Amino acid sequence: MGSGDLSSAALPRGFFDRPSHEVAPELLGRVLVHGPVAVRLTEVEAYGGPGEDPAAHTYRGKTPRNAVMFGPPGHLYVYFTYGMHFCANLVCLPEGFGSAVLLRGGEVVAGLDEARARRTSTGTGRASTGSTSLGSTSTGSPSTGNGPAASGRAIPDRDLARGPARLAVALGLLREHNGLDAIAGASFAADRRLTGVPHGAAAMLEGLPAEAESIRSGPRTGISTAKDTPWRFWIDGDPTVSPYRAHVPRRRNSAATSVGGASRS
DNA sequence: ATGCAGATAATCT
DNA sequence: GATTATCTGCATG
Repeated sequence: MGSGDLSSAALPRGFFDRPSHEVAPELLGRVLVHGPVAVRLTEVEAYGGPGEDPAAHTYRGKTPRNAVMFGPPGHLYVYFTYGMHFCANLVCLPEGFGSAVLLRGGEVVAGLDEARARRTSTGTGRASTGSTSLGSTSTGSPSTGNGPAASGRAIPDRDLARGPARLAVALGLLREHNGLDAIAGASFAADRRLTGVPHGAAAMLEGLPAEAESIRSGPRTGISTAKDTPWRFWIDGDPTVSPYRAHVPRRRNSAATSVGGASRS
């Protein structure tokens, strides 16, 4: 562990024992390892505690889902949303305080093939939208030969972990990893670099922190409240940062409206 | 390049 | 029963 280009030192637990909006910008450029895959973080969002942040899962107190956020810092909070996606956070502040940093985007720096396979296969993240049965018969694929044609088009490397749900898929983080300690696993990586982290363990490495000049901040993505709190942080110009999207209220299914008759156009 | 609609289930009121 | 810290495919310019 002496002189490596890639810094493999582990972040100490105390790094996360601070308010999430202080931790978030300092996470940029750092590396999260889970099994064979490692991601260099380029975009994150901070979420505060009960009563102080209407957009946070902990705003209304502790529940079975967000219990991990009230636990000790440095652990992963993984939650399921939109019926099909997982998102990963890193818990901040000591036990009893519920806050975390959502990991929104990053660059895959190790385990590229594994990450691509996870994004391509229909495991949890990607759902092939039907149309599989028909079509393939006859004529076959035009540009065949030896390309990766089988599953349609290839995913660009920059998109492997761009977006919170994509990042979780690339790292192989699922419901069962909720509560996983990202500090304990770091001892493996400190000795063996990116390849030494056992499958099922996680490691948060120092990496090469982003320079302060390249860090930008702005409102968080996809939330309906606290739109003016600039707790989204990203590395300016990095291609793996997801595009900002304002919250768009989903139009309810007209069939569910029931009585009342007030039909809004 | 940008925009919309659909999918799908846990969580909370 | 409504909402959600989202992604993808297909549509248009």
